Amino acid sequence: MERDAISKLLIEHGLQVTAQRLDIAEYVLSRPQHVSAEQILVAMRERGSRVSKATVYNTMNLFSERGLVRTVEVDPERLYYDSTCEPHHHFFNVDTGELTDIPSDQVRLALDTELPIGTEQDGVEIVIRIRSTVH
Amino acid sequence: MERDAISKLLIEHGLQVTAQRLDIAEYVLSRPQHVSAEQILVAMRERGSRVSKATVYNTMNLFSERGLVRTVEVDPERLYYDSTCEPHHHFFNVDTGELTDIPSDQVRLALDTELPIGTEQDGVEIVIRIRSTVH
DNA sequence: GTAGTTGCAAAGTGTTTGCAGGCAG
DNA sequence: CTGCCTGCAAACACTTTGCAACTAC
Repeated sequence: MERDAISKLLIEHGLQVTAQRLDIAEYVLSRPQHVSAEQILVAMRERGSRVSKATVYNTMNLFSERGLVRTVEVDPERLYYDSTCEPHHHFFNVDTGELTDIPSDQVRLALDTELPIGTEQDGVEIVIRIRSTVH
Repeated sequence: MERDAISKLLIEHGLQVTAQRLDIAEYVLSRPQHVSAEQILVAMRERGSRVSKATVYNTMNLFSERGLVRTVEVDPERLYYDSTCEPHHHFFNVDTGELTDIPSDQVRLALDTELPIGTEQDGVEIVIRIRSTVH
């Protein structure tokens, strides 16, 4: 995705365009992936963008509030940001910490029970824990 | 559950019996529930057991390693310990942080894809996010 | 010019660890 | 008596926040 397209995307989501946001968005949204704040920070340094840790967190919080990314909570150590916003699910490799997408059309889920009284559904998250087979 | 039964349970799981472990187990395993370390600590104080925070964490880590409880990761703020070990799923109320069990026989899940190569399944966790309907 | 953004360091949480003293077997 | 357990405080890792300088518009 080119920088112009990203600028447009940011504006469409009600965000002001800044160098840091462009850099972070360009990296995070470049492909379907799951990244932690630390990974973003390292990537920014590698490409020579000077971005602080606080800005990474603030920016990613904004991005997820505005629906540019999702957050995934599987690893108690850290929060992952998922560049795919469409509903989908995950394989989580407990050995490597690696997350893999499962498109939602490859999953069929039937629930034989009602939601708790006074609540409405907000989303479904299926995590299939896997581990690497030993050789 | 009586203290004797709990002692037996601890021993069966290869754990030494101590006053703290009995107290914590008695509280946590008393009914199906989802508790945080902080909640356990508060409960211990209320019942007059003197248990330190470190012991709560160490004990719950042991309990989950030995299969007496499970851990649930939905809330990025804290880890929940689930006294139900049988496979099951959860409603998670994003407004209140409340977790509710969904027995696994009330859920049917079909997956139209293979596990990633070189991996084997380790467990499935379905979290249905709900929020309280506004009145 | 004004409001919103950034960087830094400090503060905040939840959790883990090191170590001296204490308890179980 | 020996090894495991406990409590305390310090250490840790991730994330948030306060504030002054800066940038977008």
